Amino acid sequence: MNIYDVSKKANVSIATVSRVLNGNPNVSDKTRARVLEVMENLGYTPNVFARGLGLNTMRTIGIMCSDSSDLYLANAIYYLERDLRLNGYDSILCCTGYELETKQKYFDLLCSKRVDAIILAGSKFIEPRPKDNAYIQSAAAMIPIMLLNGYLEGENIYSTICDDFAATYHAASQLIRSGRRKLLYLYTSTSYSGANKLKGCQAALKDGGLCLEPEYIHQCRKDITAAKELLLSLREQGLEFDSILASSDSLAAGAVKYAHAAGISIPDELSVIGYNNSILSRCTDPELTTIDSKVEALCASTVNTLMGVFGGVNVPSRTTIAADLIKRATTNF
Amino acid sequence: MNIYDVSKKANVSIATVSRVLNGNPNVSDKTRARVLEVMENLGYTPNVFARGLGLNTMRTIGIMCSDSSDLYLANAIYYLERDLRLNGYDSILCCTGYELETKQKYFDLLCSKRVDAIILAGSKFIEPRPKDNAYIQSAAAMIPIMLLNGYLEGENIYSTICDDFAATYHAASQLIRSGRRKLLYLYTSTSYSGANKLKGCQAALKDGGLCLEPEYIHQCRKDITAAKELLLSLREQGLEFDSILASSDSLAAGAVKYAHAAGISIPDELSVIGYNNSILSRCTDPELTTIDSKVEALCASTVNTLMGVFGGVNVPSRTTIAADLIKRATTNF
DNA sequence: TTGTACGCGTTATCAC
DNA sequence: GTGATAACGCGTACAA
Repeated sequence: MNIYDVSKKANVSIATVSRVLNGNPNVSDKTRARVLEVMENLGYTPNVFARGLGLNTMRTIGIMCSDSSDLYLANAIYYLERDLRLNGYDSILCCTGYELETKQKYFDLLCSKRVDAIILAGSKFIEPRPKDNAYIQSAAAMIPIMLLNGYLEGENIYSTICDDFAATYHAASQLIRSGRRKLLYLYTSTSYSGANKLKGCQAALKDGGLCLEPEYIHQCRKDITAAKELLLSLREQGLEFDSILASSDSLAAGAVKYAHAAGISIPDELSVIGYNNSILSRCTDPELTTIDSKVEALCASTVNTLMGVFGGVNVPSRTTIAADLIKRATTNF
Repeated sequence: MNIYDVSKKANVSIATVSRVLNGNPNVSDKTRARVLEVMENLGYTPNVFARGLGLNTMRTIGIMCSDSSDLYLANAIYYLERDLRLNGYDSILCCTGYELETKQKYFDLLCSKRVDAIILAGSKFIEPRPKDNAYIQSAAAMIPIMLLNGYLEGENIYSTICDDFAATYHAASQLIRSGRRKLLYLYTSTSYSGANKLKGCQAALKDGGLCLEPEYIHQCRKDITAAKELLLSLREQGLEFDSILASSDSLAAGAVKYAHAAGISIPDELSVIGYNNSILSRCTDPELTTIDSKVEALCASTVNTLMGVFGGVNVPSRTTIAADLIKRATTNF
């Protein structure tokens, strides 16, 4: 069943069938109706492979992420897929894990599949050493590369990022304003995004006349129990803190558990602020005050920019979106 | 850059290049080496569209789910994508929402994209009225349809399901054995999976000489706060219960919050069991005893079965996987 | 408004 | 072991 079968049954040429198929106006209403009817009767569906071969595109975008079951990325993927589909594009998902070698391998694989663009979702794709990002930059010569919450300089590379610096700056400032003096900063990742979060926190303390001493900055696996254990051991070591700013809701949830285990009252004795406004922030008791990193807006902007690129519009290579502080019950403001 | 360019540079025909490309043994080592070298030099990559046109496949599987950001489905998608890729297949993701019309539309869309199979992830795709599932059955004439946690009779349709009946039967039995007498059942969905969960619970009570009265069965939105509110109102209405079996961790997390709000101690005065062993079960305080529905195994089995179908192996049309009861801190056993 | 003919880059079937 | 050539099904100049 192909375009020839339709053309025969409808007594027209395949060119006319093709025109009807692609909404070309240069077809008489009568002919169009006849062709459409034949298509309907035959249950004809154009072959996407043949079309892809001719047009050299299958309207498909590759979405790469380290782990699609991660709460943040799962949301990102949902919004990206939805917005891409709204624009008539399919999404090929590709979960890479965290190893550079695997990421490169899958990136090349996706390129060889002739996707129309690649979206790198999450801040885990940009390596500290520039040469480790070269593969991305060279691929950008062929197709647009979109970074969701990551930044990389380069022609045909577009970044949409949450203003993590401003977000943690604001959150930490609020903590200080509410009377907190001994802030503990908890983080997992040292990515571009992770670094900005820390900087924002440091800047806020500095502007508040305080200082974020190294012993108040701790890296921790993105795991509730790990965070809880870490805090318990810090407390045991005699470290005193009255507020915790965490780089993810997981860590913040661990902080709430820590407080519970140690008999510390939240928010009276301890304030906690999470990051991402994920489901976890509604799961703890009390519920987490958290920074909403605006995934949906981030994804919408990414897809918008991409469509702009496809359409030849002059789009910005870098878009920043402001976060929101969602006030719930782990802070006294 | 195509197969002709390579053939010219290597002084062979395109047929030979194609043979090298596809690992056909009927090529002399010398020729093979020469062709491979030319490919390397030219940086040649075969065109997947042309290959797709010839073979009528692009080794791509459509994965449909109602909402990829749902905790359970996000995990399922992760495992499915991983296992499919291990077998050399790409995954096209398609989130449909919950409307039948949209599901049908996207299903047809995916079919028209000539995917090699469609995996329906989650129990939300099978409708109560048989005629509403006809579109799935008719598509099965073309490509295999895989149901992950759903069941539908039909040629070329394969189901992999968690034994929800046995799971809730066992969980409820344990509650009874631990001395609970007034069990409250909380659920969200009336899907195939949802119905089995309820039945298992009912059967356990019956076999324990008890009965699950209608006022002890409540439907609730899959939302922590909604569950908490519902339970508070039930309590206010005078309903007495000493244990809660929930069809999801969300509802169970709501139950924990309810207990906290009402000053009820868990597990002394109230036992709670969730479902799915999701991140939520580790987020509450105390942590949830929950049923592990074995998503990873479910996904592995689904992909295995599918590969069997592709390979012409005689595979079962229905595979059932046993769940596990993960004992944590919301039960006294 | 409609039709013809060719190109897209493979794979597969022959013949040698 | 290798080569010539016909599919595969569509889009699209160009001609009519």
